[in-house]
Amino acid sequence: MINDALEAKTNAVQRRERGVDRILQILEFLQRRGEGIRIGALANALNAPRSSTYTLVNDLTEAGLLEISQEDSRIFFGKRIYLYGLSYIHENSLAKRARMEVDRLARETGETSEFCVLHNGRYTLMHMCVGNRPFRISSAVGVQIPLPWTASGRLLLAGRSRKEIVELIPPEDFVLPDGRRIEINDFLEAIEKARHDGYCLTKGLVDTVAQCLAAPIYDAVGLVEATICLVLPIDLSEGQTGMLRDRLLASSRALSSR
Amino acid sequence: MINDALEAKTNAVQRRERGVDRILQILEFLQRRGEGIRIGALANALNAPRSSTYTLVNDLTEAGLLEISQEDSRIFFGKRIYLYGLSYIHENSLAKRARMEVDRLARETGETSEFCVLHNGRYTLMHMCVGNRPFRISSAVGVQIPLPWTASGRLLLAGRSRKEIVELIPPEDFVLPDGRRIEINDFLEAIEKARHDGYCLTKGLVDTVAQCLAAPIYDAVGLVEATICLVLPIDLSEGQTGMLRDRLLASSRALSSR
DNA sequence: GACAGTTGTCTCGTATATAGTACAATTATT
DNA sequence: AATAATTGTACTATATACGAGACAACTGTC
Repeated sequence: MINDALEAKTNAVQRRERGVDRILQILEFLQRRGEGIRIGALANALNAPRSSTYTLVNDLTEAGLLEISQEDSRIFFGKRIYLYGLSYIHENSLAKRARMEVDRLARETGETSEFCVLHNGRYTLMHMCVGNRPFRISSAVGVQIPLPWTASGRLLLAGRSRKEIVELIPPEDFVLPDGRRIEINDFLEAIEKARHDGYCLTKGLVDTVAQCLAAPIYDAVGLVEATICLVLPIDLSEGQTGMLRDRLLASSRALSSR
Repeated sequence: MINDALEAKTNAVQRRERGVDRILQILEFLQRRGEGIRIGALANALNAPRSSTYTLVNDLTEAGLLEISQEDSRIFFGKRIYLYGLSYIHENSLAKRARMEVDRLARETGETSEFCVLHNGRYTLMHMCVGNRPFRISSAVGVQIPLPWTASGRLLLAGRSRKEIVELIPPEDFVLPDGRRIEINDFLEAIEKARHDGYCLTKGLVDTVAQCLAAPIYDAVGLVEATICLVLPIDLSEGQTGMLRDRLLASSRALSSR
């Protein structure tokens, strides 16, 4: 046992890895870490050889995807990758349409509307257009929220098996910020209902004074690939929510394939 | 001549290229193009072999940096690269501080403020916080504007030789949207003045009813690596602009490396 | 002031990723 | 319907990018 470990440590000839894969690892690691890291530490963290890590990071830096802080030589994402990101939101065929639709929705209804996707097992806010209510939602583009906390989360999971869902969501994601616990069975039922209804309404989950009205965006094969969603004050009349729902569903249909 | 060309075409054994470099080419090409492209066309455009282009694009797609439209199989930037981009603006050591400072500046002065860098020979708007004036500037994060059109452009070029500047800026960039032409010599003088003053004020260039007040952010070796800038209505009093300038310069100093 | 740890650069042999080619399946074009 | 062009996948050989290791220049630590 101990011998194996030692042997593994000394003799281990590291599998040769493509630069391409290493780059993807670097970028992903850098995001997950959430702050700059020096090259040596990066190589350790990925247990990649220092030599090739240097060349790759230098290449990426030269290309502008990474930047190295001059004072403490930590690595960060660079300008260029930011601009590529903006290209996603402006040009990606789905994102572009969704963004325009969300802006229109917010303009017409006056309510905060959002475009969300499933990313890394969480609800992820990709675009938001704030409404003109005096009360403001404290959300920001890029935030990632546990699926059970959101209406969109229920739709994004629609059609998946119980097993898949349970595997995808870490247990702690069933506990709301204020400590309340969401029962898995209730959650699964809500997903089923959302799937059947073609939309989902949740009240006072993340924020106790807000309700969320979400609708699916279906891809070409009929799966929910994203959602649009309205963030509303909790005290609207039946009639008001009904009208908003119809308006939202119109957008949902406009964005879905055929 | 013709023979050479023919021979080059038939016999040319393409230099083997690293996947890493190819990826950088792909991303850059995709942004410059500004819309989706199919893999075959991409390989042509880069004159890269189809086979390796396929593997690379597939790798990037699997990683989430690219997405392939299901209906017409065109390639776009993917979600993941958007989130990486957001990491730049939130975590990159300069961008993070600049962003916070710009927000503070806008809050305190009530004026629209911006964080800009030099990218691909153009002024590039990286972050903006709109003020509370009734009149709104129609600018958006990511826009790239010819350097001569902006106050920030003058500062970003400060310290460079005439030769460098002329080479960097394409001739058409000296013509404003409304047809007015900026004389190179006036421009060079303005750069020199900006460098000397440590800030730059331009009136009515891109927009005839706006003036821009820009200040440099110096890097560790004393070069202007970015600027912050206020977008103001053109009819402010001397006293008002003076106060705003002082406030702006305080931010500029706070962001610069000693 | 000696010692350990880290950083950035370089050189070298070999495992392997890339260019090339081929092929069936689509899609466009005539 | 026949022809042409394109797409996506698979298969090899060989040019080369990667891992390993060595080195000097710093940086901190006791």
